[in-house]
Amino acid sequence: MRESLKIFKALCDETRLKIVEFLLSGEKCVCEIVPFTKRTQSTVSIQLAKLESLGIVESRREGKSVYYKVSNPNVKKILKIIKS
Amino acid sequence: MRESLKIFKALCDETRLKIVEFLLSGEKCVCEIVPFTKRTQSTVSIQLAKLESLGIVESRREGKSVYYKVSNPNVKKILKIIKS
DNA sequence: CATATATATTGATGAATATCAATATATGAA
DNA sequence: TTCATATATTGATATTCATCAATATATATG
Repeated sequence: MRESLKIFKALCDETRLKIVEFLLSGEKCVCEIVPFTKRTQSTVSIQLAKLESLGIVESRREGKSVYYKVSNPNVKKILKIIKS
Repeated sequence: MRESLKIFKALCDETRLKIVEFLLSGEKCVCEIVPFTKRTQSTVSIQLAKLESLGIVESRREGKSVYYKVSNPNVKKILKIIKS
């Protein structure tokens, strides 16, 4: 799939967009993302996996927790443009 | 719906993304857009209506033809960023 | 090892949607 | 008005997908 289409497919869902915007303020653990999104843990986990498979975020495990952050530089630029 | 979500929902489909990218090179008539997308005329017409309702493109009629162009300045910027 | 906590996966379900063929509408020409 | 062309709408269908509850897996601790 094209890079551009990947980005738009990643951000076209409200839950995923909310997650990515949240992650723009820095790396976050799943246990922080879940209450922020007001979705169940399974839903958030699935959407995080989708974001990762589309190349938008990346994760690392630290003990029992998993941390996610935005890895795609274009996504950061795009969200900044829209806000301004 | 938020402006950002509107843009991503508009561009997350391959047919619509292709249409918008085509329109970046200038205003186009529906009869030009249809063969470019390789979709049926009804499909293209529906996706153009969706793009217009999301505030991405605008149209004008000239005789029997209808012309569409990108009206959202953020969309132009975003697509330019991704290409570079 | 047993237990607790964090995250991922599975299975089911309902809603959204992309597509096409067929039909309707609009406009211009004869 | 009649015909031809351009575009829009409708109805049907298949697929995708977001969500949740339940279960599984991974890690740390006692």
